Amino acid sequence: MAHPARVTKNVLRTARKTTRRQDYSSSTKRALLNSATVLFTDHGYAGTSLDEVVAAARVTKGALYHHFPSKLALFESVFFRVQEDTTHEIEKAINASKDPWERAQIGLEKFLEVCREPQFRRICMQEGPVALGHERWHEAEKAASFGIVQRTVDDLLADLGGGTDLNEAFGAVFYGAIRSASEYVADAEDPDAASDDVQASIGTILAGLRLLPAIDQP
Amino acid sequence: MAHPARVTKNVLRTARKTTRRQDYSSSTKRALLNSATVLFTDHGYAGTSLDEVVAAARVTKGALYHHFPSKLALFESVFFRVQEDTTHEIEKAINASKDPWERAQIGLEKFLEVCREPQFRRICMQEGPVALGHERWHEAEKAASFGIVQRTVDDLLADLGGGTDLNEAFGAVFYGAIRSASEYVADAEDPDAASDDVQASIGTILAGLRLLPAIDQP
DNA sequence: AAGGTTCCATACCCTCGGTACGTACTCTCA
DNA sequence: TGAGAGTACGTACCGAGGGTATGGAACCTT
Repeated sequence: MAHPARVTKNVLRTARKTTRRQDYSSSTKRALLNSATVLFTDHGYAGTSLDEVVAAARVTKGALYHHFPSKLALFESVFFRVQEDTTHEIEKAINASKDPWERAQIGLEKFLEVCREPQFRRICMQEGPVALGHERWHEAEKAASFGIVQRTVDDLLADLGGGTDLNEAFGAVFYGAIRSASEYVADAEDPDAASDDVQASIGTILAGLRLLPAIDQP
Repeated sequence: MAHPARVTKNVLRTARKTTRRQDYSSSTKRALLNSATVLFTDHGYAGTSLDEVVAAARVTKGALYHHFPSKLALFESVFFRVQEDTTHEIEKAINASKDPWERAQIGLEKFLEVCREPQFRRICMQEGPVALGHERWHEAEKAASFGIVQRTVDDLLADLGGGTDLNEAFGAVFYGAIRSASEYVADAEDPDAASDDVQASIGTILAGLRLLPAIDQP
């Protein structure tokens, strides 16, 4: 058996901050994360074996368990990486506007868009809750997409002059609505049309809220 | 090792339709379903081993694999049993009224209530999608709670004079909203207060919709 | 250059889903 | 009524896969 070919690395380097050894190390770690991301996306958490992951990364289990203490820890790293990327993408799009209603619309559109990429959908939305457990998942989401939704909803309610009593409930409701809507769009035969329909539906709901005299008055 | 004690059975019987052998058989099958329900609820699908299930039911794997072809099939049986019970419960509560808006309110309240029972929540809402796969789970939900929500939403939209173009999108949105709201209620420190908040939120949304001149007009 | 540390490969263990097969019990039907 | 067939299990085992123990080679430090 020949030694497995190492991941090659560009030799050109100037003003190094890390050693070659560390470069190789982080390179194999990246390779593991990448292959794990692909396999978790395609076959889910329980459906992918670590043997497949290390084979795809062209290393062995020794390497994997050197970088990650467990399969769950590997999944967590993948999860947080995907989540962070997606969250930043949405946040960036939202910040293009200052009007809360426009921000909500932009955010919704962007959310529906990123959910059509299977990575975020499968790893963060579907496998995440079960693999990490609902507790940990919800905690992680509070700092990510759920946090964005909650802040957006807070702004909308503030603009309507409503109090803060129902903010959390409204946040949960709208987060679930958007999540489910994303699944609906991603599963649709014509996702573009489905996306338009969903935006129209939620737009209608928001339009109805704007017609109300005030929220939170008993 | 002594022979494991059999599940005792009431001897009093009149006008039998089944043999004693069949009675014992269905009894062990019930025992397996019951212990599986408890264990799946507590530890999830992947977290429970079949050894635990058969030990709790005081039988062996031979018995289990006589009644169920696989672990997944066992889970499916548990899933559909819990789902059916819950669906009937909600449906029954809804049929107490004829007014679509009142039906929606009753259904929501009942849905929030059953989701506070861990069985339905864990098995049907959390583990179901991952264990059965999103495809099969969604298909099963269409004939169950999702179907109820969709029909309720259809009635609401019809009452508002809206067309049917957005009905599916609205259905997905409201189903997700209710699902997420249920999690919010079940996880809350004060579930009763959280339930009230959620009902107020969704009630507000519905009130807003009723103020709109008409849905579905471009 | 000697020792320590990092990085990783190899070989192994254990749990667990699933299978093969044996067996005791029950139900016909002669 | 007893012999054969079928049912309802129990028992023993297999293989896949997550995790561990160990060794060694490359690298860094001093």
